[in-house]
Amino acid sequence: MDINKALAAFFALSQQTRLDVFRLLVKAGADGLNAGEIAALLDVKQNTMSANLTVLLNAGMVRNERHGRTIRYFADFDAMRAVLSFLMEDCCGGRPELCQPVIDELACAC
Amino acid sequence: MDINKALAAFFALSQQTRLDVFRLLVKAGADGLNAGEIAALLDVKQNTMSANLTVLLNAGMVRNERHGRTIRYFADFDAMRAVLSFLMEDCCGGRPELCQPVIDELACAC
DNA sequence: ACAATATATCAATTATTCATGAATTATGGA
DNA sequence: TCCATAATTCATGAATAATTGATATATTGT
Repeated sequence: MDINKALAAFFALSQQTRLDVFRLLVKAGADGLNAGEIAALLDVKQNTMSANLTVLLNAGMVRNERHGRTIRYFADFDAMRAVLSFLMEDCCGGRPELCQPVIDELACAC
Repeated sequence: MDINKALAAFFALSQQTRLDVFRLLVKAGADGLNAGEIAALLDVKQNTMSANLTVLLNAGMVRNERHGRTIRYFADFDAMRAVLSFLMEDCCGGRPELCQPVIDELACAC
């Protein structure tokens, strides 16, 4: 992941609606959600939501698939991992002794 | 970490100069860097850098310490871990089977 | 107390982002 | 083909963010 991709990812996640959308899609997992459903669930106007979905899409944080006349959106888990790795990578550049605790304490809340 | 703290973190990291600063401080590790050094290294005007450092500071991504007339900045590794955990937490909310691969592949590049 | 250095704050300008109404494109069904 | 539905694109105005010169504050050394 280059720095511009990382910037786009952070930018996409730095706005309330878009972060809400991403979390919603993460929770929806492999099922995803239709654009219209997302707008309704978060009570955001349809075109506003479309613009925000486009930002997430361009940042690579979500994917989409057309099914008939609906378009289904999915969180991109690979992109999420890439963002986490990007910060990790920086972390490990100089000082492994600071890096390891971060990884160790990164518990999965499953 | 609540959503507002997460938004502030993502916002802070979503701008070129600030992401550069954060990476620089992560690499500098426990030694940190002085405000002036950071501005010089990244070739950014002193007051512009000061404003950007304040954004990172308010977001909790960096700490600072005054040493005489210089002010030394440090990456906050706890905050970094919190941001990573925040996304992990979402990940695990619904579907552990999607979450685990993300963690497994999150290799440390030490 | 004074001068020099390091950093932060202020005020103004410019640039970017956000939300929205209106128009457009794409698909499926009658 | 015509209509209805789902979603995107466009143009615009309002809000927010970024940069900068000028100024203020804090600290050290003389």
